[in-house]
Amino acid sequence: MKNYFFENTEVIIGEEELSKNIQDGRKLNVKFGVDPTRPDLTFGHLVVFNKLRQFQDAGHTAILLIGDYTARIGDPSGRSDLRPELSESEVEKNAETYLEQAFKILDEDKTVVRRNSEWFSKMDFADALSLTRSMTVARMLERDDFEKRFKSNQPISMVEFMYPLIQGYDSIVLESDLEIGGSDQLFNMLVGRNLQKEKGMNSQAVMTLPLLVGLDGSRKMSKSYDNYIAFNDSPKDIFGKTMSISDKVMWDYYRLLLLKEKEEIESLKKTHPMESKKQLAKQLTGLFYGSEQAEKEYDSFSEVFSKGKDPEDMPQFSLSSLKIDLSSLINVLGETKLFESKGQIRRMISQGGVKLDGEKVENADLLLGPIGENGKIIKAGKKIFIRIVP
RNA sequence: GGUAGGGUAUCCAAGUGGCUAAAGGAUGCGGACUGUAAAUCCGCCCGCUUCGGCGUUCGUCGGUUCGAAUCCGACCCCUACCA
Repeated sequence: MKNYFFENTEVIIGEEELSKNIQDGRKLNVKFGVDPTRPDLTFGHLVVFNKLRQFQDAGHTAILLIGDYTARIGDPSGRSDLRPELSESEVEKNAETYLEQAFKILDEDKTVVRRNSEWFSKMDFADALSLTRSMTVARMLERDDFEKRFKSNQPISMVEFMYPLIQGYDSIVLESDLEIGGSDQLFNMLVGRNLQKEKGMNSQAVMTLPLLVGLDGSRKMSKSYDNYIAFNDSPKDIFGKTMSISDKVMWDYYRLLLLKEKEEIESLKKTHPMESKKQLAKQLTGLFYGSEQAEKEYDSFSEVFSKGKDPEDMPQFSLSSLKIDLSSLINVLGETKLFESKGQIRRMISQGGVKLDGEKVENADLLLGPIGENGKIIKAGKKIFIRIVP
């Protein structure tokens, strides 16, 4: 019998025992750890949350572990440098917004939230040292990114070596039966499995889920690559960003984010790719903002980008409230803070990327003269629309 | 602790006294073509600017020099080998 828990997964360690447990109707502790180092969850996380939700819906216990204690160490996975240390309050703030976002997908009533400061803040140095006993340097170097960094003479800090152990220790405390995570977490999760075994506990199964490809179409979706869609993005952004993904990765989004079956995807492939993508964008927007809002974004997108009309709502700036001496275009745009620098604005203008009420602007110092009731609409590049009112 | 190599812009990386705001990639941005896709082509890519310029940058601080990313000194950090 095909087990839908195993759909969309990459690697499953301890699969046999896991299926048996599931079939026997045992209630499992399913652990997923997040690192509140940054305030936003991305659609990369959504892949894992979806899986967690599946387990929840089947009656298992979802344990959402907030790595508040470890957030300040920084997970080295796939990174070549250390993260800056965060303050306690920053971490806690991130954790709060994390939960708020996570419950857009997870069933709050069926989720156990734990923080690893609960146990690590009570641990003393001797305990920590004894934890390190169970790991060897050679085994640690098996981990792919450590090995790469080691071989290419990149620094690896000791504290990074601790990370997998810490994460593994969480699994002991939580008595987790299954840990799920992105495929870059495989090593860390396996350490947890081994630590449990050493303690004489049932060792957790480990399930990795594919990493979602980001908006650039090549690297994994991540805040640090700035190629992400966040849970907290506006409906417009979720829709727009989804539309900017390449055709090739669209099907992964369907499969991993919307959990579409193969057959359905195959049939979608027969329709025009842009229409399929609009549907994808609509459903993803709907997931977070409801179908009505999604419908609105769909229509708005079609109007603005397919038919070239101006969007209905856009950021609005009042000329009189901006702190500028001279109402030249460059000053006004600079004051909106939507651009990196005035140099960038000048560049855009000189390259013909800025339009005022539909007319290409040639001169950055153009005065925006008296503005009527309806205001003036400025379009910069493909995506930025601004309304200027008196 | 010793010896050797290294630290350059968002990232990778060239540059060993003036022609250097600093080659070349990559990412990103704008334009053309499109479907805000991909591919391709063109342009831009430290900040400010009254477009004349001005200011800041090559690990940090100090020095030599008319002039320093480049030379000297001290310090900080990374890597390798030895201990």
